[in-house]
Amino acid sequence: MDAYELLTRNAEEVVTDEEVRDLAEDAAGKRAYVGYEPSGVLHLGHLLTANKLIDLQEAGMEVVILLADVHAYLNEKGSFEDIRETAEQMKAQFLAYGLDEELTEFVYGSEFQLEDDYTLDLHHLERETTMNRAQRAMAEIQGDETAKVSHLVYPLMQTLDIEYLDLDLAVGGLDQRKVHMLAREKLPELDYEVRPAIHTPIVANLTDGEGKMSSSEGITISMEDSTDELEDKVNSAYCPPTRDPEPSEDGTERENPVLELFEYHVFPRFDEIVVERPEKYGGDLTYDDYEDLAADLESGDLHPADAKGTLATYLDELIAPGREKLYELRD
RNA sequence: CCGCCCUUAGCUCAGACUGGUAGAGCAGUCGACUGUAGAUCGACUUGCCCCCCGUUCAAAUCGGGGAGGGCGGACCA
Repeated sequence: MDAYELLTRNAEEVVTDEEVRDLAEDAAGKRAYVGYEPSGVLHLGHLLTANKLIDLQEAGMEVVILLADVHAYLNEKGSFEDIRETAEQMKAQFLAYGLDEELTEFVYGSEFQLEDDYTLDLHHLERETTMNRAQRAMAEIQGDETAKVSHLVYPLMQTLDIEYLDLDLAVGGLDQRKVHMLAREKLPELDYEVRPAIHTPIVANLTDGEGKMSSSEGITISMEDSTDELEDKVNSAYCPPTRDPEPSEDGTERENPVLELFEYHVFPRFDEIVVERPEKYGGDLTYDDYEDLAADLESGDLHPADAKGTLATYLDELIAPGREKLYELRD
């Protein structure tokens, strides 16, 4: 797989394709980042962007993971002590998941976001940005109630992070796109360079295939799930035998979350997927390509129940090292 | 600083005028049916009614005080 393909596979959006092609020309040593508000337990949403980071490392890029403690503080996620503790757990889980330690730099936001230059640039950016614009950038992340001033500062800091971390590429879930667009628009106004962005998809809600899987509601698969819990969760997932489910009664678009998990989490990390199946249902199946599996589900050659059992097995394997690390840290 | 509105189940809210310790929808849980889930049936669960004080035999409900949230006005030095 060439660098461009590694950079863009499974990406929902690439901004812009030309810039990313240029980057892929000479990817080795270039720096990409994702920022996370520290959380004690990684869930599949984190791992989806982590998969992309692994792709980038495979292409020779350096990866910066921003442990966004100041952002977490702005978002009222606890004291700096608590935030740091969960951040350290998060870091350990990422490494256990398979990020290359040599090519991964973990940076706390507070290491540079409280410096004079940064602060002054932040104020500059505040002058250049309307409240309306900042609020819209934050809407996806914030979700809930009335905006506070902290919520407006939040995306502005993300914008500056891209400059101050000396990056060549920003990575994030599609929920970050408005922030990244704001950054692309505003960085030049401060005489800084524009960087391309790559956005990963957001996996649909496991229960009903609608909207997106969220850690705040519905079922979330995370690093702390036991094998049994994981099997139960996958088994309860919405999974019609098609890759393109009908919209729900109220007209909401639906996806097949089981297929999405195969596509975005399983196939990128395994060369070969074996569906273990009793003789009575036709015996084992082997796939090395997502499309083949999806086609078999569609045609009925692969029953959803067998797909789910297989999915649970592989997800468990992906999560196991991080889970062990997490349990170890908690003792 | 002033005024108005809101706070009841996980969520959206009804109940308050006419006191008798609570309801609906959605969500959730469990069965049945499907070799998964969903859909569909069937059953079930859930509450410091924001807090404190008072009136009363009895307060989610009435009175007073307070907290949190929302909206508006004024000031324009």
